[in-house]
Amino acid sequence: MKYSKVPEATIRRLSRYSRCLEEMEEKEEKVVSSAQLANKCMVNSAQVRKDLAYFGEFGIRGVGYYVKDLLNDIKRILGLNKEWRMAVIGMGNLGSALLSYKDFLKQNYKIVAAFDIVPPKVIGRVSEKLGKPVEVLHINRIREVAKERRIDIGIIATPASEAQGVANLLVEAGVRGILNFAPAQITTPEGFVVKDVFFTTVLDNLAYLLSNS
Amino acid sequence: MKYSKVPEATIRRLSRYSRCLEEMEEKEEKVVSSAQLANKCMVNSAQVRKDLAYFGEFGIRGVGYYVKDLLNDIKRILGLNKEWRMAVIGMGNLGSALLSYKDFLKQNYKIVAAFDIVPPKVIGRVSEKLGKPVEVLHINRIREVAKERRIDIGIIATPASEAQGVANLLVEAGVRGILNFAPAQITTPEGFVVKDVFFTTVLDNLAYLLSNS
DNA sequence: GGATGTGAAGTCGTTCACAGCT
DNA sequence: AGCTGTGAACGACTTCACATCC
Repeated sequence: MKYSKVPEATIRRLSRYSRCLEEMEEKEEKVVSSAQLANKCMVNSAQVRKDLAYFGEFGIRGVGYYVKDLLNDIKRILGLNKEWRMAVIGMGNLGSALLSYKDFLKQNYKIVAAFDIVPPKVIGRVSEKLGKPVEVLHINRIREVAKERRIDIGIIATPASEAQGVANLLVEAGVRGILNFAPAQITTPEGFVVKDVFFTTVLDNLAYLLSNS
Repeated sequence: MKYSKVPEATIRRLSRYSRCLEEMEEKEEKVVSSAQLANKCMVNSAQVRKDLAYFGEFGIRGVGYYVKDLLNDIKRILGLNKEWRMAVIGMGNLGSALLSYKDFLKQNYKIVAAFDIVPPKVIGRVSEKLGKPVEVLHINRIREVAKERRIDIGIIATPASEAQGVANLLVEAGVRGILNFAPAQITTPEGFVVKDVFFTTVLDNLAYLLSNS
């Protein structure tokens, strides 16, 4: 186990390795070398080994890695051995779509609450394949409900103008993780973590690359 | 004007600067220093100047940058002085939400077509605030329609299993830019550009950071 | 005076190359 | 014999610090 700080890029790659390993596990492949995994994930094989070396030794020299074990180890490293309970705030098109986003279920991500500023009412959205509809609650109940339902992560899907306000409510409610879809810079106190998903930033990147090639 | 290759991070930051400058322009602020802009965007002021230096000289020593001019220059650099015509493929919850995603309109991004594998039918979705509904077409018409409507960018919002197939169709249709929301590794020939938007990778990142703090 | 633009220094991440196990 | 784990070399990006110019 190493104690230098881990590059963010390493964490992103671990996430990718985990997806590849899941595919391999489905195909009942038992063992994989860093070169094979690297090839599948389009990275350098030394990179795979270095990424893993931040967290320990997982391979067998001369052999490679056991697919199943490595997958488990990576999931444990990422913290995916626990269920992550999430709330979506903002029931526009995007927020509603996220409620029924199926890929969340495959990992241990679960949406357990939904909020908006419209007066509380039930919208017949379903957050689990055959599960119960998630009732949309008024935003001023975040604090109460966050405790009650043990929410770990708040997903902000409001207009940009409301994002910081919602973030403040989440902070106040003790929700330490925020996934922000609103195109706005959000700030939080020390100890809270915000990750942004900005479609238009990625599009801008595409536009730049297409314009210069 | 410099000719070294520009870091991708620089492009991402230019996108952020542009958003900040837009806010400043709305507030009728005329001039901004690299320190002020850096502060607002949470980066180092030398970083701002270095990022801009890749593309030329835009400031006035002792003064700063004219907000309006700098915004225009950055938009030109990013290729946002043209309209980008996009198609969404996959009309699940996410694809449908993207059709009416309002932040696309503020920039020069416009969705001009929508595809799915269901038999062609009109779904009453609206892609512009007061605009015409976008008719959902059968996926096998991509090639024909891509030419007709001069599509620059294809947005993949299908299940992971279909992503590569759709990408192949887009490549065949000559659509050089792909924004991929499906959690799957996509490959394309030289000359095409793929950018991924993986929610769960970002969530994994959050999970890691929350687990280790 | 004051902020830009930029060489140089510093920091961080990636890749190489090989010693060390199995 | 083969593949991992890792120190060292390399390369890339960021920050510093100051000469330059308005």
